[in-house]
Amino acid sequence: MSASATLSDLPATEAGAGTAVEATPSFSPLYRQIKALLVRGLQEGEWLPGQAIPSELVLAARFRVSQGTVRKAIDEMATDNLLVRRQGKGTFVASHAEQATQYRFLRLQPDDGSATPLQRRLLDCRRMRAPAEVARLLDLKAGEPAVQVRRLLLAPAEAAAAPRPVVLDDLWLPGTLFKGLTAERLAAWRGPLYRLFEAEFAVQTIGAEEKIRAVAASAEEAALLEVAPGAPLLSVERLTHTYGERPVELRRGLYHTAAHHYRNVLS
Amino acid sequence: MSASATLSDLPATEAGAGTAVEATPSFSPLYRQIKALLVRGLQEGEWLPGQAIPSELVLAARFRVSQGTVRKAIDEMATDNLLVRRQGKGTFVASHAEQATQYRFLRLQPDDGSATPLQRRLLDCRRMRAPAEVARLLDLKAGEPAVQVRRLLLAPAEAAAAPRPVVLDDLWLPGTLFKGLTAERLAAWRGPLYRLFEAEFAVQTIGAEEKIRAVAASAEEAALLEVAPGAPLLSVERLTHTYGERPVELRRGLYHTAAHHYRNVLS
DNA sequence: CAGTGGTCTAGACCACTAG
DNA sequence: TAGTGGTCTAGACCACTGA
Repeated sequence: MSASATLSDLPATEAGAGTAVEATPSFSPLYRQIKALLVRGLQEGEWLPGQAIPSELVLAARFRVSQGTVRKAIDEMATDNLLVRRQGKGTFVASHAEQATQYRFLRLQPDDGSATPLQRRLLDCRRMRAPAEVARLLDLKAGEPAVQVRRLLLAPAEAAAAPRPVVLDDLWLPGTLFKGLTAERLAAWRGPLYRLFEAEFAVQTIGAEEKIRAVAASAEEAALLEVAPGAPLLSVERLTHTYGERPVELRRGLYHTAAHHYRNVLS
Repeated sequence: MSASATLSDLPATEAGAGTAVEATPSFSPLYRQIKALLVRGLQEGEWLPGQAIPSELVLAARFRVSQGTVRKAIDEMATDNLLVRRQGKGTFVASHAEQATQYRFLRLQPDDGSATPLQRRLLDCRRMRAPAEVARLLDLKAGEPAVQVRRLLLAPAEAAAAPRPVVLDDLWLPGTLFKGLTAERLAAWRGPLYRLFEAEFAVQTIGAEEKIRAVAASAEEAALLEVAPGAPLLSVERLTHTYGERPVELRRGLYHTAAHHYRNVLS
């Protein structure tokens, strides 16, 4: 309903099979155009995470296509993790802010199968002008404002022992996207960071790309992670993006992999 | 045709929608059963990599279902990288033995975007009884025969310099699957290992799971990779499997990540 | 019960490939 | 031209959800 203004600008489509669609320079099938329109709706916040989008029949009527065509568009978006289908209930905008204990993109696992969640400890949060390298990766102009965050993730304590640090994260965020983000706000937040992004700043993280290396711990890093200086650490540089591949976060994690490993599935 | 004996044992299916299918304890839709039958055909070598499977209409007739149902089964197998569709030509069994320069599962990339392929150098190849840990992971009985291979991958030389080692791989293969594998045969082989597996031993690698760590180079490893002892290296333990999650290779790679990185895409 | 997504069918035309 | 996969439609029934 509120969408019709935006979404009804689909090229007129007569009934019949193999419908030719003009106005698109590079031909793409109807269901892909519908997918594109739906993605645009998500980008523009027409439907928010967790909310239901209109039913397949309603969308089919709106776009003047068959239910099967809408279905194929939604199918692709579901496999893209943009939508979630729930039989009998509807189709919902994927929210990556649910799985309470789950870290969204963290592939680190304990060597024993235990599933005890990691604790967070905020070390630093400050606004600054983005360094050249950071600005380049985040698609910012040189000197634009950025937020830098440093934090630790710790494995819960055994018995009376102190929790052991496992991950040291350094984050840079575009300052314009995260306007009201302060150390106090961060410290008060309980839950995954990406949930904060979505709930407070309407920044939805869709995917990421990581570059992984083995590095030797510097003196400072070693102290924070409680390892010997020069100890081997996993360096994970992550560029997180939202709809349309727009980068929204640069994160450099140092993982202590003595009792954990990074798990990856290839196909 | 040669398949009918194997594949025609699909439960009889009357025309009509929402066909109920018995004989399956946990209900699964028709297209999944057809997918399972097709996968079984692949496992049994009914159609070999690179060959075409029967057309959708032929399969639909054989299974007594509509073309659309077969199509959905094939669609899933295509996204699983088991089949490859080519419009106008047919549907083919995926062969992971093609991309000449491409290493099948190697996610390592040069930091500059250069695409120069790595050179291989075989260090060792011997038959032995599988160590307990290897046997466990490869699903072998203790003491069953195994093949162990050690090799280097090297970045091509700049100018007159010698090529620089980048990856040290240790592999264990089930001896029963790789009967005629000898050092001579390996040394003579030009091309990716996984292509050898497929061409000579009918072992098709479908997927893999990796556990990644940062480790310090031992004296021996350091010498082979031409780094200082104790230098940080990426340890990648890969368990490769064929159809039905059956493990066929255990590989432990040590990556020197000074000028390369492991790239991963998350979603 | 009505409404939703999930499966299945039957048949049409399009786009591509190859003889 | 015939055969293949690719797209689209229209309509049926099933399985699940919640009032």
